[in-house]
Amino acid sequence: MPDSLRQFKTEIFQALANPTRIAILDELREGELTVSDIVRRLEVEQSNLSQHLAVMRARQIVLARKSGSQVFYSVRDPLIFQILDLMRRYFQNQVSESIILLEESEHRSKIKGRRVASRRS
Amino acid sequence: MPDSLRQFKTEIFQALANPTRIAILDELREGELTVSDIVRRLEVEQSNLSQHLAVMRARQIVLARKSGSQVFYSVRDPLIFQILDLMRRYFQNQVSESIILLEESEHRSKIKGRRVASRRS
DNA sequence: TTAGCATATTAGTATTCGCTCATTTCCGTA
DNA sequence: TACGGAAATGAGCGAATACTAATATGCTAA
Repeated sequence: MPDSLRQFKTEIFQALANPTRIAILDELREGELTVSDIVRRLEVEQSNLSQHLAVMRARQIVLARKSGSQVFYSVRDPLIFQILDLMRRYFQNQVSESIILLEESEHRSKIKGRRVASRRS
Repeated sequence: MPDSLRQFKTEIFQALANPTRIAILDELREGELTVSDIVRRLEVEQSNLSQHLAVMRARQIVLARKSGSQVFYSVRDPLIFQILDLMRRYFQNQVSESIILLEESEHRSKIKGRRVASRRS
């Protein structure tokens, strides 16, 4: 595994490691939007949004198309959405595993409870 | 898309956004390893490695199993590797797209070169 | 019980990040 | 040309990160 690949992965993960940026990408799932569209939808400060977009532009995650005084943004490669979706699956796995662990420990404490009860009688 | 999911994604991406941590996960693809195994393979400072492992332990990306005076680490959910692999595909996409763009621009500059040449003649 | 590995934790520091506020640049139009 | 809206950029600041060096904890074996 070459070092350049790890460096690349690091930079993309880093660009994705922010809730606002993830929200931006989610908004762009259906297609391109202008900056002010996104401002309206996310209720975030314009300059803040612009900085987040700059981060993703720098990593080429997002493309900017200028039209008049507006700029339309879109994601360059929909594979990004697959990554986000995989992360959702990962989340679901963790949640269901946690539930299983929880149920198991509840089960054990019920058994323990019965043991204590019978000991008392 | 609930906020908690975005928060979760952010935290995992953040944990993955470091070349040493990606290297650690790559080492763990074949199965569990002790801390000193990883130190040897990655040639990284032991305390530094321990901190990286702590980061991934905190996010439950990695599990620690204690055996005597050693600690074996393993990845909790192999879905992590799928995410890493998707990122590799993403990298390859970008690279090949860049090559295409490069070839196109070379093509154009050859045409331009011919135009200039013909203009000069 | 002590010596010596294996691992974790802490302190200190330089760097990066994310935000707000202010300003700038660029474009369309009166 | 001047004005107003859209977007980008820059300064400043507190919080988080990554690293090194030093120290602590915990286990094993003499």
